[in-house]
Amino acid sequence: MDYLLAGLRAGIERALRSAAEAARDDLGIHPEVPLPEFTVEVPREKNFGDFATNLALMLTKPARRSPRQIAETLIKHLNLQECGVQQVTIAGPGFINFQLHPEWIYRILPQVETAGPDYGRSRIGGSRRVQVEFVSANPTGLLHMGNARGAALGDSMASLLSFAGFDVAREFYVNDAGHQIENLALSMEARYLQELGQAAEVPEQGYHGEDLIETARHFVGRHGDRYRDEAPEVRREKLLQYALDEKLTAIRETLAAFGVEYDVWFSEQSLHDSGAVAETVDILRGRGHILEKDGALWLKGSAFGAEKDEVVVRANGVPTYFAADIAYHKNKFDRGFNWVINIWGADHHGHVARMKGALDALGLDPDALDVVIMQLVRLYRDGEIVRMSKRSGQYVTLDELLEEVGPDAARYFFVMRSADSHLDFDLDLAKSRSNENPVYYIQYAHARIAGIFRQLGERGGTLPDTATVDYSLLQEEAERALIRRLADFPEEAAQAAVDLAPHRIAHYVHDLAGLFHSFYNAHRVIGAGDGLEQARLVLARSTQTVIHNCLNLLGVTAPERM
RNA sequence: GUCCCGAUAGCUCAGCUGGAUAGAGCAACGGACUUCUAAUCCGUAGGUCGGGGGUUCGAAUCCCUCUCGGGACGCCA
Repeated sequence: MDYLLAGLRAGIERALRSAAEAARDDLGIHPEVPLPEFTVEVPREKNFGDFATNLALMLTKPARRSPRQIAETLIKHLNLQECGVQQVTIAGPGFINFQLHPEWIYRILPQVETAGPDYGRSRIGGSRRVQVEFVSANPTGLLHMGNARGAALGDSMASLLSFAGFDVAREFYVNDAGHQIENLALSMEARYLQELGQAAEVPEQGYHGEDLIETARHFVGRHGDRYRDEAPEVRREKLLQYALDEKLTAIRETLAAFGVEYDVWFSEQSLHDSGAVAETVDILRGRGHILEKDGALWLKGSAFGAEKDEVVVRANGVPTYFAADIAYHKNKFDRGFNWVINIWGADHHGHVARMKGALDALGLDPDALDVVIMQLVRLYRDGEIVRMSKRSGQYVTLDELLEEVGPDAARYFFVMRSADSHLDFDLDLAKSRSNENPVYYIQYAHARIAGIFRQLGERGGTLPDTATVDYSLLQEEAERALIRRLADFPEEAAQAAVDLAPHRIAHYVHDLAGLFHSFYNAHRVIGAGDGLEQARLVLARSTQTVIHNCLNLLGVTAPERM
């Protein structure tokens, strides 16, 4: 679909480019010198017109004359016949401003109506395959706020990318191998024996959360004391498998309740079992990036532009998490993804350079991997920070959050800030049904529109045929502002996708909802008079469509009534 | 010590691939409900964009430096 705004912008850009070429002689620009990059953007200030370009400013250096002079010359060569431009002016230091015919915005609503749920969709992804890996929490406990933020961000990014025409897969990497898993087994064993009335201690490095007590209880319910006198290895293995299964199921269910579904759950252990980890180390060795020291195998720091070397296989022969992770990322590219996105907590940022370096060392393109580092979440309740510590088991879980504030508010709050900004999550605000809560503000706009259509139906009215409506009746400032903003959505969505920035959509839809509320407050829809009522009904429906599409991308529901 | 993220209105944050007079929400203050939902709207007030240098026609945005927060620097994951 060719969107109106993008089409107009592209048209003006083309016209400017050819004008600049045609003006080379007049401007004294050497034919060999390439034209500079310039922008055609929507100016912040409305009376600067619908579009503005900095082309004249960018040409000051090659043309060696004043920007306003250049602008005048450019305008002489400018052919804007196809662009719907009414007026061109030079302003400020040398910007060229374009004023379109005021009627242009009336072509927007039919576009929204035609596309409906697909309005805003684009093909910039060109079906390139992209994988988004996120949350990937250890199955050793419940999901916490960091996981929750990662879930909301990752899922929305994936939705945005898909909306932008990428072929997207959501993946959860299951850390079912390594030390933490041994600790889980030992912790489970302790809880199991405790449950059977025996004295046992959860190891200091183990998991002290209450949830494991419950898991042990469930285990006893299923297997009784059958494993009390079993050999410890057998007992631990059995307990571990049980706990992993229960934990993963719980994680899956919690995420589903949060609106997040994965395409692939990828087991770390499977990389060890299949020999992929060993094979990856062999490849690195073959490429000369491995050295042996103190009985361990190291990835040379020089392989990833670092001073330090990193252990990949310990002296005891056990590969490190890093080794498995390299194998995992190699596997991702082996599966044919062109773009691999990971969402990691700030505490993992030190890992980024190593991972990219390892890809480089494998002969893979490190730039095909993007690691989004998200900053920490701080929870506030009653104006106080809620202290959290996973080790002691003292932390607010995602389940509790969903219980307390619901999935909609939670999803919105987690994506309304950019990933690299610390997030202060105010629990009281998130669950307050008040004007302070941005989620309700947006949902309310959607519900209000639904209310209009309910009312319309009760009066026996019907939605107008979009082809017969006279949109030019929408002359009010509030109407025009609203329509104009609807035209922005396709570009907002595309930009948010390539920037991996769902918060842009959160801001956009909040702004859009505000414009609707202003309109709604100032003007009647039903009973506005024949033609005007028809036009406003379509305006309302288009607005509802875009709000709905945005909320959909953010994983927030769009209620019909509140 | 090295590296990463942040510092913008009273608070929480947008804006950051350089553009024209720096924005939003909340909080504050003053108004608007016989109306399609007042979970709303309208208005007022609020700023040395952490400090200092630099780059240029132009800097919140790029570079250097300093200060202050948070995080990372393990044969943990």
